[in-house]
Amino acid sequence: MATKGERSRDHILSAAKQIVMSKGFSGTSIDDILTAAGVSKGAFFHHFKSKAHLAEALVRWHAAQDLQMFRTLAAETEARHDDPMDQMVMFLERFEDYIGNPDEPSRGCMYAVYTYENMQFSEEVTEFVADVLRRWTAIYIRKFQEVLDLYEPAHPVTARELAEMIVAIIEGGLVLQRAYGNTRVAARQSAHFRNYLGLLFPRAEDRTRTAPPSALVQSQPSA
Amino acid sequence: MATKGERSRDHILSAAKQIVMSKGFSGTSIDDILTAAGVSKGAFFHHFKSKAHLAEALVRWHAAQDLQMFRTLAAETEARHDDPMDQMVMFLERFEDYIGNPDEPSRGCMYAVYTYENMQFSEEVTEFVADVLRRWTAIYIRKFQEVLDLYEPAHPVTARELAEMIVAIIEGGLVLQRAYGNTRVAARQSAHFRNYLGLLFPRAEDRTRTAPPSALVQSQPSA
DNA sequence: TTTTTAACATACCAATCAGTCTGTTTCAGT
DNA sequence: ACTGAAACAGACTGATTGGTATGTTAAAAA
Repeated sequence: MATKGERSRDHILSAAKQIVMSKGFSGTSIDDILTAAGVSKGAFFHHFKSKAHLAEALVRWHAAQDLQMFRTLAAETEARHDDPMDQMVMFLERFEDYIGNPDEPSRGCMYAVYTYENMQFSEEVTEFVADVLRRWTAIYIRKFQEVLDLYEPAHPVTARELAEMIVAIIEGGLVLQRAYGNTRVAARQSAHFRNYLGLLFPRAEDRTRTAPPSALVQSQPSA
Repeated sequence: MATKGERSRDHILSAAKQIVMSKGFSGTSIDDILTAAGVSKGAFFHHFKSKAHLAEALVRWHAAQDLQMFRTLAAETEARHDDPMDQMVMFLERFEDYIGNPDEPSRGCMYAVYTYENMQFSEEVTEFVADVLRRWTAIYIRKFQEVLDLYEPAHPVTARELAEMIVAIIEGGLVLQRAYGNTRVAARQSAHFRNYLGLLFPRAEDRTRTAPPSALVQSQPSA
């Protein structure tokens, strides 16, 4: 079990995340976080040397949860299907359930928050955020490459292009979703992207498919 | 000609825009703007009652430029082509030239900045930003509807879906572009979306097309 | 049990913040 | 030339900011 200190640190990070996702990083004062987390200034600065250190810890903490969820989802779809196209479709469906879940409204993407305030952060943090997005894209690239190795696309396309497209669609969908105040733009657009994939890989579409839609996701919003 | 006061106001707005696009709104202090614009505090508060008033004036000012550019581009492509599909393709190509122009590196979308800091702004401003994005989408919707009225899509799709998709792709592309530090993600993804359109409307693709690629854009980045 | 260190708590501080106040200059209308 | 208002300039202020200094408590190691 985690030590008391670790739990307390997580508690602060969790509160910080909520506020940062609603007010941005510069817009969030340390006092805001103290109030929300119900801890003292001493406690905060015991765990984080400065606001800049919090920034780094927060995004790393979030990325760890986020990538783990992502990989769990990927592993699960791979266990369920052999065909890479089936895996991809199921993955996207699951992700849509997750991101469109009205119970835990997705307030957008933390990486986007950091990206649009990147002058506030050290180069290290900025580079880390870019790296997470690259890693995220890389997972898609691998999967799309498997699809391309198996099926002929209806027009020439690279795995990277497709990976970047779905990532961009999700990121953009989250922006719109947040701007409009929580509709389901991101999930809808992901579904539309699946239709595009169907058109792009008609051979893969011809086969029968078994994709039981079910919601089974635990943790944080992402994107 | 604009009065001295108007020019000075524009000067402040222009400086504010640059800084806000690089540090975010909360991360931008009024003193930052004063220094960048080379004006005094008295001057600033003569033109803007408060920082909140600046926020509103800034986004309205930007939206005016932005939508005008957008509509000019639309009018131009409509003058050049009769077919709505040709118009759409040419429009996207021009927009790609514009947004991928390395001379005036596009630092992202101001509406996204506002959206990800929306708790800082009045409901009026938040609603305005949502409205601009809706208006922006609406222009695409009209055009895609014309395409759909003329050509049968290869799979069922609505004008709204397509409009939302290209807007999301651009928004998301700008996030990635900024995260990675100025590659040409947004333009590349827009081009990919054009390929998708080609697949979706094969009839429209069959005809010969004349789309002279040329750069001809004047003003601000957008998106 | 003692000792040491992690985990807090709180008063305080200098810097920065948005915003004000009191002027001065510029300029258009008469 | 005169007047009034718009367009500034700059010193000042109170509140908030990130951060520190000093102390206390809890818990693990000796």
